[in-house]
Parts: sequence; structure tokens; C-alpha cells
Amino acid sequence: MSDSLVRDKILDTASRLFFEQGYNLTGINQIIEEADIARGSLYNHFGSKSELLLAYLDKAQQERLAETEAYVKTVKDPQKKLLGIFDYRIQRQQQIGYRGCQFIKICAEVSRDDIKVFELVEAHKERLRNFILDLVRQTTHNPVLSDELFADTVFLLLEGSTTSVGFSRNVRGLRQARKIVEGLLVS
Amino acid sequence: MSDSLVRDKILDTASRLFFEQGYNLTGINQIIEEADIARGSLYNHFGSKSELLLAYLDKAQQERLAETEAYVKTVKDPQKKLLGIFDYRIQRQQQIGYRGCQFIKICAEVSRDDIKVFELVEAHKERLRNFILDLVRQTTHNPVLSDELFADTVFLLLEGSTTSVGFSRNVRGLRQARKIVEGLLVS
DNA sequence: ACAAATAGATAGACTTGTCTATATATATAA
DNA sequence: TTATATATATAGACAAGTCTATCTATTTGT
Repeated sequence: MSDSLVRDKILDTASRLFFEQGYNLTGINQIIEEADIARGSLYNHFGSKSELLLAYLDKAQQERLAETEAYVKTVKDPQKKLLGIFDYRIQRQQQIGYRGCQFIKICAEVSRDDIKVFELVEAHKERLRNFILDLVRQTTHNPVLSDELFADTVFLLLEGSTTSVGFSRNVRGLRQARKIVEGLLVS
Repeated sequence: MSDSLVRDKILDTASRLFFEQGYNLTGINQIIEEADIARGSLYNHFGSKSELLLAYLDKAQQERLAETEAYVKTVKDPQKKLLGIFDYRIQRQQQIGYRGCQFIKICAEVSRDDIKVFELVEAHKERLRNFILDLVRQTTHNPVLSDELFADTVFLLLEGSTTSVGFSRNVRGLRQARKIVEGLLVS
């Protein structure tokens, strides 16, 4: 058997279910059934459901950032790179069925003193903000906003529009956000 | 006896708990205990937990919109009115302990086919967007963005920064968003 | 043989919602 | 004013199911 094919099956299934139907609405029973593994195996690889949650968040976090960077790497112009972030988000939301941001969703589901979850999400968002800031520094944009402030503009528009996908169940907000950034870039 | 002092006690307690610790993490038992009412009374006034949720959302929805409008009404200048929306949000988040948007949180907690919840939230956000659009039409702002697009800018910045409160547990994002709107207004 | 996976029973705490029986307060009728 | 009816509150038992997590005993693969 592979080093841990079972572990991957568990994490993949849990990840899908946590995102698609929510953490609290997903039970251990459903995970082991859909992953087709034994209950004992799950608790052998992950000490508890909340450990599984942290593993999910950390993996998703790395994947989202890597995919964003990969998507953006296909274009040269820094301005187009910035817009590419929105393009990636639009494409992804269409693929996953307009579910919004997976990290925001988890923050809304866990107890306030699940500090590890909040720190993990905060760190991820900070990495994203820095990635945007790096790109912003290579662009010329509307001079009324400093680089820092323009990076926050892009970041907050991205956050707001991705969140809006969650309740509107469409990507209108993301398209508008893209247009706005485009407008602020050319001037 | 008052028209329904009991009903109010139930709804107020449930509202507080749903927001502070989440819908799924709040049980009927905790609600009746903290509201200090009988189990039967709860089910007499609300047919089920999900009916209680809808009542919570609808009341909160009206309150947030009314409070926003009241806050903004204290100033005359349309530009300052727009910024006042952010001031209100900052003040409120500080009061409630940096918990982010109560509507986004609920959307993250319920099943995807709880359509009534999503429609209620969507309608609320649409009202907010229209309120912003009305104000935007009375301002002069950066000409690279149309009124519609500038209204979306304000709306999405507001959404993004309020959401960011939820994981950062501070109002930095809201303050930045306010600065950005201020910058785009004066030019 | 050894490690890891399996099925499945089980514990114990929790969930929502229903039910009964009792108490209390208000409104109506004699 | 007194008696009765109605509505609403109460406490609390209870059903039927969920949840996470632990444990045992067996089978499988290397």
C-alpha cells in the first residue's frame, strides 16, 4: 500500500464535505462512509475532528495561494497579473458552484476560542495581501492612493466580492470588482 | 401581561447567541435556559429552530439598515454620509466584539438548500447597495468610475472590510476602506 | 510475524421536538 | 361581584435520533 493512500482519501473527502456542506453539518460517519475507510483509520491518522479541520485548512491554504500564483504567472504585465487574480477567482467560483471563500466560512462555524483556526486564516489572508502588494508596486495606478492603500483596495475588493458570491450565488460582484480595479489602474 | 414579553425574550436571547457563538453551536436548551422561559413557550411562538433563525435574520436586517440610516442622517454632506457608513460599522464592530457580518456568518452555517435564508440575506445586501447608490449619486467622485461602479466600490469595500473583522479581530480593514473611499471622493 | 486496515459494538453526551399536567392571569357572562 | 372560560405560561419527562470518540476482534498486505 502507498505510504498513506488512506490518509489522503480521508483528507480529500473531509475537505470536500467541509467546504460543500459545512464543517458542523458534516459528521465523522459521513466522512468514513464516503471515503470508504474504517472509523479506526480516521482516528489513527487524525486525533480528532478538529485536527482534521486544521489539516484541511492548511492544505487548502497552500493550494489556493499556489494556484493563484500559477494562474498569474502566465502573464507578464503586472497590471494584467493583478486582474488575473480576479479571473482566477471567477473561474474557481464557477467550478466549485459559487460557494464563496472557504476560510471565511470556517471562521463563521467554529467557536471564538478556536484560536488556531483564526490564526491560520489570518496568516493566509496576510500572505495574499502581500502577494497583491508586490504586484501593486510594479504597476502605475491612480495616484490618489499610495501603493499600500491601493493594495488594500484590491485586497478588500477581492474579499468583498468573493464573499458576495456566497449569498448571491453568482460572480457579478467579482466581475464588478475586476472592472473597478481595471478603472483605477489605467488612470 | 404585555402583548408578548416572552416572545421578545426568546428572540432577543436567540439573536444574541446565534451571533455570538453561531447558529449550529447554539442549542434550544441553552436558549430556553438563558431566556428563562419554558420549552413549550418557545415552540408555541416559533414552530422550529429554523423559524427562529428567520425571525432573527429579519429583525437584525431591519435594525442594521435603520441604524445605518439613522447614523448617516446626523450629517448633511453626502460625502460625509458615505464615510459615516464606515464610521457606524467601526463603532458597531467595537461594541459587539469584532465578530464581522452576522448575515455572512449565517450563510456559512446553513445548508445550501435553505433558500429562504439566502434570499433574505441577498435582499438585505441589495437594499444596502441601493442606499449607497443613492448617496453616491449626490457626490462628486473620481471620474474614472461611473456612479454605479463607484457604488459597487463602496459596497464591496464595506463587505470586504467587515468580513475581515471576523478573522483579524480588529477594525484595521474598515479604517483602510474608509481612507480609500475618502481618497476616491476628494479627487 | 508485524503493521495497518477493517467492521462493528459501544459509551455517553448531546440534539430537536412532543407531550402531559399544572399554574396563572385575563376576559366574559350571570 | 362572583363564577367560568380561555389563553398562555410553567416544569419536566420523553422519544428518537445525532454526534464524537474508544474499543475489540478480525483480516489484509508486505
